[in-house]
Amino acid sequence: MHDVAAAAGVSQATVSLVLNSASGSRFSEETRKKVRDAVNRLGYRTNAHAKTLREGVAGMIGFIGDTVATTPFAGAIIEGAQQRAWEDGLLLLTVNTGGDKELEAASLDTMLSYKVAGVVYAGMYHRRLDVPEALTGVRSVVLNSQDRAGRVASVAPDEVKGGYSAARRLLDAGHRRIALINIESLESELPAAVGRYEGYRKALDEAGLELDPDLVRFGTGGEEDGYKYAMELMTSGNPPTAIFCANDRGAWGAYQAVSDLRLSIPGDVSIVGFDNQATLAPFLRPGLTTFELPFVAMGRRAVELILQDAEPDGRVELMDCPLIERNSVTHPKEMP
Amino acid sequence: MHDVAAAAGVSQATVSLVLNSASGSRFSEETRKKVRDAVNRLGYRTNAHAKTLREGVAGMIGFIGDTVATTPFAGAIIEGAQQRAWEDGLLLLTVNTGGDKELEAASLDTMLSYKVAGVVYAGMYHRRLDVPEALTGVRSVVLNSQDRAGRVASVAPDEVKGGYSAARRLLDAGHRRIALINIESLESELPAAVGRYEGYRKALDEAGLELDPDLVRFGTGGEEDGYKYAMELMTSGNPPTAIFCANDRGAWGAYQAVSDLRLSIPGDVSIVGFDNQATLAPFLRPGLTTFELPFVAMGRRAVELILQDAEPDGRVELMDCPLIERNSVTHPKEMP
DNA sequence: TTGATCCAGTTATACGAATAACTGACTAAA
DNA sequence: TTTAGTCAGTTATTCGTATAACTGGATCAA
Repeated sequence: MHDVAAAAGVSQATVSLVLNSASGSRFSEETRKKVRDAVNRLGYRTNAHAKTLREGVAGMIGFIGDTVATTPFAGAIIEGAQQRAWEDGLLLLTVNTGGDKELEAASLDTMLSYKVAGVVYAGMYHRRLDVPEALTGVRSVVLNSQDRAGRVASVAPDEVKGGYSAARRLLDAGHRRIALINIESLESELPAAVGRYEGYRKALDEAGLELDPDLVRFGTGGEEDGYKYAMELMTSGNPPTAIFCANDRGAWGAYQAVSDLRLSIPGDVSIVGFDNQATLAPFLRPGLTTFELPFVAMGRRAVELILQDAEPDGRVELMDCPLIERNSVTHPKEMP
Repeated sequence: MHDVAAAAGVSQATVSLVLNSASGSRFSEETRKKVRDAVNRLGYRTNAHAKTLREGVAGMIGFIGDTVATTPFAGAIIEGAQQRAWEDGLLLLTVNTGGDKELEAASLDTMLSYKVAGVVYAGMYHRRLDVPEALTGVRSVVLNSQDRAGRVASVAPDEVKGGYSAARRLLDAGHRRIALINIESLESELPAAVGRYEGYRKALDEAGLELDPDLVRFGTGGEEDGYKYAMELMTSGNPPTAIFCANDRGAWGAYQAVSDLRLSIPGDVSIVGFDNQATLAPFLRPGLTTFELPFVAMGRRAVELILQDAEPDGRVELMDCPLIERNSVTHPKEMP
């Protein structure tokens, strides 16, 4: 900047003031042109560190994830966060800890030494987690999870509404016997499992249907369980006309079971998934109707909470999982 | 740091020298203890910007990708880069441009204003690309792609060797009629397609086998083509005993075709894939024997080239794709 | 004519750390 | 006793930017 000032024949302060044009038309057009020309001629680029040193806060946001980057379907969460940050000219300083608490603490420390404007603390799957202590005093947001202590603002998918909408989609198509192949036993308190189940029950209840325990199964979330339970359900005396699989991998297993039974989807049984797994759901035959986890939107929202003026409180913000309509749902056979 | 110095009753310079302990045992143990105590008491954390301002280079590496973060199987590339960077205490400043050249230029500019130690320029798939001009003068490495101009060092998968190893794996199992379902027509100059094909031919040639053009098909890389070509191949008068699918998605299609034909894998036909797509290959029945793109290793290596003392030259460094053995390969039926 | 106000800049300083160069006290060799 | 050398720190300066406070001249209202 000194060089620019020298080249333009003005003082360093003038260059700074012209470039940041804060003081409106304080300088003559002539002077401003001289400065701009010198800047271009020298290819001057401001030193962000000097600026930060002066201003106290960097144009960067820290992003800490356990394994977000390697979780196939969650990379989008970084994408969303970065997009939103860039809209305000900020960059993302990212770290994947892989769950290593020591690395987490150390890298967080380094981030703070870089005076990041805030920290996004992302979980690879929706759960209740404990936020590292070092985050107190720093503006931060928990992403795709919830702060167990309820102190830090959190952004997570609305699992209940997702489960509700899934069941609702099938009810609206005319189904009355709707099975659920859930992700995991409810004892785990996995919000995805608990929430989607709750939404499913709510939708059935609203439709005046009794919950049939025979139609609800709990697996591990793997496709083997999807296969096993779909097989059981479809070979039982009173099979369902539709299955809501609480994750796409389970749905894949269900597809295989239905195929092995020489039945067709959606002719013999409608299937709704959850997750909209990009490498799976669109490629199944028929394409799987499912719900998308709003990774991009959540990433955006988390950064937005950091950028906003007001200090965010410990609220949990739940975001809608949009329905991705494909071809695995139709009316049940009995329906006219 | 001034506060620490005041609390410890020494000068700021002393604090700095003690903390960086560069000058060995220059200070008495007593003084050093005073300083350490004050640091702990005040929770002092160094200001990275002041340090960078003084030293000229930040402890950060820029990572620019077109869509790496959203490409499901390539998130690992960031993971690898970040791991290696952290081993030297550096953080990654990441940006996904989504192919937007304007965003790319602007964010690169911001990165440079942060005095990054170097820039990793990653492509989402292996291709020849043009490096942005702004990178000249900055230490940089092209990752998962190659600099068309050959000026910037590049790290990419060894496609030829990969194709060779795949064909070799089948030859070693005793196969002599080995089909290839390639990713794309060769006109595209896609290194993955060209290279894997070349390796395939080389292996056949070494084994003294003539290349049968009927056994080589070129598709789009989608599973529909895998299905279509596998169906054609297996229903022809002289079907292959093994198929090398140059990508896992194609292999998936082939699986479906084989299943529809009431044939079994690997009993009736062995299949080898490529990519080791995490959400697919392990979950197929039987598990798909395939080759892994060394994303983590490549990410690590790219950062290593940036960190090493010597300025990297424009060489292309090709990295091995390891064989992931599962259950889709066995001896051909004719073999004893 | 005088004081107030505006104009178009400049000067001086702070941000926080690293380090070259210095200091004053003590020790050891000649 | 002088001189050189070590020890344990301190002083002063640098990095690049933003901005508060200032300056000297012109304009304007009373």
